[in-house]
Amino acid sequence: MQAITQQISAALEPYLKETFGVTVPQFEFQSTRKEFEGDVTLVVFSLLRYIKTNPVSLSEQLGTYLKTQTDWVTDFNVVKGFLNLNIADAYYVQALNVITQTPQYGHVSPTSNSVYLIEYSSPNTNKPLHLGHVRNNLLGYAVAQILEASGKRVLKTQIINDRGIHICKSMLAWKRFGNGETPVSSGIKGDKLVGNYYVRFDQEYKKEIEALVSNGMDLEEAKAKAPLFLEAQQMLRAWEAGDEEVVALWKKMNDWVYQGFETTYTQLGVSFDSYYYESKTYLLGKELIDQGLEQSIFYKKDDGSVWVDLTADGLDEKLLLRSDGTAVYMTQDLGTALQRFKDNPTLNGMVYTVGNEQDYHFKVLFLILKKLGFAWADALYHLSYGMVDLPEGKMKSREGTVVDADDLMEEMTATAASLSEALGKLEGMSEENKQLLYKTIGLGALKYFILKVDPKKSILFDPKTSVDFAGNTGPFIQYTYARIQSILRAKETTEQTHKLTALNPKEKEIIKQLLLYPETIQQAAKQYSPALIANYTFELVKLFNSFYQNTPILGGDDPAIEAFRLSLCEQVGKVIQSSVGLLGMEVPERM
RNA sequence: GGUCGCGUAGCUCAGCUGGAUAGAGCAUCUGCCUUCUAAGCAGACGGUCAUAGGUUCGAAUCCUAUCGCGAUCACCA
Repeated sequence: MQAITQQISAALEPYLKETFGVTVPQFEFQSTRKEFEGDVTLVVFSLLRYIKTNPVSLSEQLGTYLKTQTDWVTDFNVVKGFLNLNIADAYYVQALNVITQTPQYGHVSPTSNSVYLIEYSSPNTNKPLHLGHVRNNLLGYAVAQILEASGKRVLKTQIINDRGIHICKSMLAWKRFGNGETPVSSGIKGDKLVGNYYVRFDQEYKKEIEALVSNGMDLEEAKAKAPLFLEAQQMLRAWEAGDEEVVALWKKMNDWVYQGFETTYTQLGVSFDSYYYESKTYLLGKELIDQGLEQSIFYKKDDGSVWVDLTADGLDEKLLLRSDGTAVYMTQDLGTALQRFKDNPTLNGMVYTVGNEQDYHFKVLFLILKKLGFAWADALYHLSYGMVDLPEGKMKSREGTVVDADDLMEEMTATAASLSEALGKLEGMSEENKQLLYKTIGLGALKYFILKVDPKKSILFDPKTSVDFAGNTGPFIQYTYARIQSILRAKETTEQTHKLTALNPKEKEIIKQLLLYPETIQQAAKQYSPALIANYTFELVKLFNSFYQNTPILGGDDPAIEAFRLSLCEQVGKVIQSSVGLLGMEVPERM
């Protein structure tokens, strides 16, 4: 069954050709605004480019043609250059029949072998995950789901910043002050434990600086000459040189962190198909630097540091290798990109889910890869998203305002629990299932809260007012789903095909919204925007709730109508489950 | 200062490649639980779409300038 707009286009094309001798490449449609009568509106203004005539009379003419020549246009009215068309109710009944019989409605199965790689999360191994990572993870995971639903093959991956001076800092602090403390001995989650030592380093380092400054040393000099800092640098060099003891400690502490992260990822409901580590790709990056030097794309300064000059492209000069030969951020990112294309020969595109503070970095990265002559450089995309800010501004670890990911999820679950208990609708549910439900609701609220806003915009998160559970929220959607399931438990749908010829306005609105689902997925994929899915779902749920509250579904006089409404409920439930699933949310049978 | 992004209701946000009288949620105020779950429904109130120009049948949307906010311009990642 074709979309109604396609059917109208198909009917108008030959008519315009015959009558005016023109071929119109594209008709412009919109759904009729609710203050006017009609279902679909053809914007006739846009045809004036091809047909020089009066828009009103042209609209009349087209409307008359459609009404007399087709079964499904039952009436029309013209307002200025807008042709409002009434579509037969039977069309929508038939549309619902088709949806009912379509498995995985809205989803497209992949048609080629091309693969999209989506990178997200990309944590440092010296700190636990926080609210910023939560947005990153939810976005990356949702975009992966959406691309997959739109017909692409998708692999989820991450890059782990497992090397560098910052790691050495926590290692050093642990060695110095840790007394052999481990996650097991302390009962502290691995990433938290290592994070504690990173903080400890900072505290001790500061003490040293203060001591030096009070002895008359200049602040900048003190920063560079504090013994702890020198020792951390020494440790980095030892690491790059492969010092056994340093490497062993590095492995041990990183493993603690990975286990901690894994717990958080599981709670969040995100997953990965592969992992990349900077410690394994930075050498390949160095090779690329050599290659670029040979080709004179890069140049070496007297001190031995390697640079690329991008001023001709409106950017700056960029450092690619330090004077002591060690790698920087860009070095390893170059290597990582190449490694991924080596590992996945059919890779068709790569998406980097990274905050907008790194817009410049990715511009430079993509440009360098292009200069190095990699054809795939054009297939790279930086999915740039806004920061999550607190009312007082940025999260700052020093001021203790960082919102920890684990704590946040726990709080959301606790809020869901207390709200649920206050409402008292869970009689007879086992304690275990209640806990699962609270988690579903709490995380649903959090995920929807974050994903409903356009990725490129920054999000304001107020820990005091926190996340709502009413209105345009995850729980609102979940609640609607639970209501639908409750009806379906009372009476199962039996009929697959319905032959009604008259619908009430709400039923029609709902079917129209259901019909938009496939193109919404395509749009969301094209724009890498889970927010479009969230908005779509909210719209659907609002329409359904209005219908639910104003129309009896069960127990009417006419069994054909009851059967139809049950089908409608079932399909709305399925689309809710599917769309919200693209956002990584689950949906409860009752709540 | 250069570059990039953002400015829509008291607050948080929608508004697709330009289309009709700019929409939701929250908050405030009215109604609605003897009928399928009130985390809901029905309604009211609330706007100089930052400002000024321009493009055209038509601009919140495109262009230019200005103002405001943010990010970035490290031998950090």
